[in-house]
Amino acid sequence: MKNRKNFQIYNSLSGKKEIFEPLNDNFVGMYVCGPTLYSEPHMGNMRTFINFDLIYRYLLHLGFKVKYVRNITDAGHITNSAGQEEDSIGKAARLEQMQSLEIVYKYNVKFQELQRIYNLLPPSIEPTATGHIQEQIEIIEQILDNGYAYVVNGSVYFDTKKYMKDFNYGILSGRKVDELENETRTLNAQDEKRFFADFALWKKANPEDMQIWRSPWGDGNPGWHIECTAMSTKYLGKHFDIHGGGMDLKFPHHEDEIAQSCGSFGCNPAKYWMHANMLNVNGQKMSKSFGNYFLPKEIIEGTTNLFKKAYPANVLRFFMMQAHYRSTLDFTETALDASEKGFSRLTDGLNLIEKLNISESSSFDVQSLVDSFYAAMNDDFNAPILIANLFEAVKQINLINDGNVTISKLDKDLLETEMKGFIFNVLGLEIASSNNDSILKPVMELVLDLRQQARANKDWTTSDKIRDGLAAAGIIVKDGKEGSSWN
RNA sequence: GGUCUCGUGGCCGAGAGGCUAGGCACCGGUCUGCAAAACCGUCUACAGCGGUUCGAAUCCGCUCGAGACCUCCA
Repeated sequence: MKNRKNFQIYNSLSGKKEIFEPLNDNFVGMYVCGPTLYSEPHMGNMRTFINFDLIYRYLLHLGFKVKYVRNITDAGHITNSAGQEEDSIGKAARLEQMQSLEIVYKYNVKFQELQRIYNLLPPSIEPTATGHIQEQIEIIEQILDNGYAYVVNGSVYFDTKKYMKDFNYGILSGRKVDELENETRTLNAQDEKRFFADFALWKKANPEDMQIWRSPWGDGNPGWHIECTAMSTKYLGKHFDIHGGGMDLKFPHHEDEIAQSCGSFGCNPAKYWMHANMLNVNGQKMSKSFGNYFLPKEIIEGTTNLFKKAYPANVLRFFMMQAHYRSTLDFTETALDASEKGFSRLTDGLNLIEKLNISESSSFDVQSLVDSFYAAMNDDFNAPILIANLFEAVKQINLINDGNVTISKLDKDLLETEMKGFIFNVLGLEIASSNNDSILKPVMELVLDLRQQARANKDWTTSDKIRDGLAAAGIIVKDGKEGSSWN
């Protein structure tokens, strides 16, 4: 597997890039925290899933057998720092006058549709929290047995102080608990917890709760963090390769997952922890609470007033791939326009490669160009560098086309295969073949034929009238050496 | 208030002690009836001020600015 040479992943646990060595030979187990479906995921949410889709795709491209688990949160009692319980799904359900699972189903249908539109590969499995209540209870029991949790009034809390005697709480986020106490802004209503840093594993039911489950501690709901521990363990085992999620989940969610796994099985669930960075709008994180968000569908339909026009999903994907997954990315109209043009340059180059003239030998080093594709992605999935290298390939293709550079048959085949592999399979960009509208196509052929006749007769008035008329209808005619094309 | 991250050319973004990505825009050219498109070429930036070094955008310090987390969050 020469292409896996020096394949490195940035591990949030160590804060360094590490050579990637799977636990089991050629197999990779990857768990990514999915969405809470109380509303439609926004573009920022999608960025994380698109980034992990890139990671999944590249692992597959390198020949790994990957089991990719991404959960759907459809249950869970959440307690904020003020001690107030919030059930966002239940809240949405009451607002929309639906059952909780109806809400989740409704938004899951939309989420699945978005995944298709944005060309995300389906994970191996998308388990739901509500489908794994029993597993969650069993892990809580195990944590209780090990002495790292306690029961109060029908609720179960993780005993952080006890845990800290044996393990390092804060190993991932770098937080020190004694500092945390001072940092926490509000400390009221900590009634049931023994210690402010303790978190709920199981919450006693409230009368207004829409979803309630039975447990050894009475009717209630699982805590937010325990579902991921239960589902990752069930499908990937107690210790697996990669655990991913958005940067904002690092603390407390991922930190608490580690505590739960250590507290029940004695080991950190994942060897590599990966965190994708946020999508920004005007320098600020896109989020529901800031209200600066837009929906992934709005932008491809052009119905958000943030942008003048619609952008295809491909362009958005390409735009996001031009930034590294660990960097924040600013969403602006000019940046999107730049990506759209750049993307069409890339696709034009790719379409041109098939028509290239073959020479006896190549006048440039095709193999090292191809190697640079792998080198980029092997360096912690550096898609921006990959794209830069693909543009270098496009430049060579254009030079070949102009007759300034030569390529051999063998090299042409290599370059074509690898470019297609990286653009389609790794970056997940689908290149829509234009001119495929079944009704429009023959009409356009006729119109362009008439215009060509006019041009041949130097009847510029007619030919320009056709061109301007089509332009008004949104169809751009391009006059090339080998006839005219349109889109 | 605490912890952390980041400030790169007109814009978006990589890089991370010497080899100074890439895209878009601009400008020049080729092509073209004209235009558009396409293609080729040009364009040397790293917040400020100090320091370390033969050499710093990259390391250290300070200042200014932005953001994230500490609450649900992708």
